[in-house]
Amino acid sequence: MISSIAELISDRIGAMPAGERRAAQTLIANYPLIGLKTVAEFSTAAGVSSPTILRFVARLGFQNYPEFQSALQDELAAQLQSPATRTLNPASSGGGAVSPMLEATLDNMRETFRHLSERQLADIAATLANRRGKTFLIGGRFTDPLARYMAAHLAIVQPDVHHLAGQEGIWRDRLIDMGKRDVLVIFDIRRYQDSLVRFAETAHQRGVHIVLFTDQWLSPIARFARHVIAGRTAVPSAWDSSAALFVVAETLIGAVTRQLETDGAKRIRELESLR
Amino acid sequence: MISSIAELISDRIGAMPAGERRAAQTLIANYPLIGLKTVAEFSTAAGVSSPTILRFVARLGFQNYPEFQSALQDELAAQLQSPATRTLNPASSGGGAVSPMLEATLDNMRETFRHLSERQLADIAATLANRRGKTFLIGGRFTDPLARYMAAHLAIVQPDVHHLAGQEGIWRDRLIDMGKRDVLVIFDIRRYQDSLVRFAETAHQRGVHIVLFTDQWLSPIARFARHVIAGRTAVPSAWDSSAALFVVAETLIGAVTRQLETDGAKRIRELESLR
DNA sequence: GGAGCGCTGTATCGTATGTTACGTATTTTG
DNA sequence: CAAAATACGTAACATACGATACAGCGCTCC
Repeated sequence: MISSIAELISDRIGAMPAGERRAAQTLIANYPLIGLKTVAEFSTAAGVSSPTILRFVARLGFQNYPEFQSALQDELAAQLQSPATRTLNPASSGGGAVSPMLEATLDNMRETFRHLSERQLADIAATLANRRGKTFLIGGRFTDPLARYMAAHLAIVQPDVHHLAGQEGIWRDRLIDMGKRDVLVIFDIRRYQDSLVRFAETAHQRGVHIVLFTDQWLSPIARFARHVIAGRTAVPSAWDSSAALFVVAETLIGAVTRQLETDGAKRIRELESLR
Repeated sequence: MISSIAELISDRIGAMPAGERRAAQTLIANYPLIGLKTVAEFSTAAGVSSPTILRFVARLGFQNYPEFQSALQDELAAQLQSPATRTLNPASSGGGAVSPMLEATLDNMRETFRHLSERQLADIAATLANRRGKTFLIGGRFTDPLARYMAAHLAIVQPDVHHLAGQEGIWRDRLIDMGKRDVLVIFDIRRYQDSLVRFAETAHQRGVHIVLFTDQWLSPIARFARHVIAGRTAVPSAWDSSAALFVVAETLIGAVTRQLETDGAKRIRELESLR
């Protein structure tokens, strides 16, 4: 059963020509407000012509544009009157595999943050924002993208941020650059990688400050780490989810940026002017 | 300070003549939808004449009726886009900068999936699971790690998955390998990168099936994309959040894996034995 | 390679909508 | 109580909006 226009659209979007699909996509992206504006505004927002918009609403089964707008307004009215339905059933029909996946991910995040005090996060952020040493980031097979993501942001607000990539031999050699004032951020979830464990151990012996992102079962690297972030990873899927760790990483990125605000802002402006 | 039109009205309703007051009351009662309808509808609903409605909006300080409607729409847009402000619960320990960040992220995910039907996701998963062609993934400055993350997983359950890395020239040359049966997954959020747009355009001209991960303002690449995933990115931070897109990516990875279950499982076993 | 079909944009048209002028009703004030 | 001012609605007007006809273009299928 189709209750909302959004569902109606996603139901038929597959059978639409390119232009009308663009209209559908921009409507979904700015749902439903763009549909309450005039045809001209809608069309320019979608990058198509007005007739395409009209053909689009005609394909949805509406006689004319005003009728379509009335439907949107009625829907909005219902939504505004009962805010409960907003947070309720995000994926409507339920049955499929989407909703449980999303629900599990949201739960993971809440759980992850529940076990993570603000104090901890602030400490880690302060460590990362410490400008006296260098920052290195590295990840495992599936988590290396998280290390890259964090490195890409941190490198903008402060100097001396390095992502360790490539073959094991390459980053092992970088150990020579690491000392007591440096920070090493490691991402490692099951199945834990021996190469990373060995790497962490040597770094630890050199006095490097290790920040570990891992799962709730804790990578063996936790023994060497000064800070451990244990994220929930279980989802109804063949794979583990790194989403919770991703959000923690983003939170830390934000916190570090805020701490370095003055210096960071200057750097950002400088970088902007370099482009 | 007056932030909403509703406040503005209740502020001046005392100084209004009877007819305009009726207009004000019916607008408050059906706020704000009646104000988005035509003057005629508004007037009959309020039991007054059209000019009274116009005088009413003029008294509120608007030059004309459309301007008044635009203001209402902007207000609505702000309300819809940040459900956080609606459900604001002071109970959440407040203070630190962690909680709002998490809350915003969770909202972003719910909103993102609310605009994403199972049908769409299933379509995209089917596209990605289609074994007849190759799969290419690429991302922008901050989103490339997402492309890597997805590529790392997809490459395990099926052959011919390539992440496009390095300098622009390098992946431009890979265009020669792309054809009608191939899929190109692009991650592009603000600020959109010209190089990616150009790349997408040429790929589109070659008939490549493009799947776009972008933010709610839609990268210009949306024009060339067969499938568009618009994720919410706004968080109380100096940076945009890619977390919602990350979760969508994980969901798709799971869905593709499920579709390729039989073949995929065989591949996974083979890969395990290779380690 | 050619013919047919479907999609899309340009230009034009009719109309519904917001706007304004004006006359009447109602209230207010001296 | 009278006179003026304010408020309100009717009706005519102009604009801008949605609708439509048509031509160009690309794509698919013989």
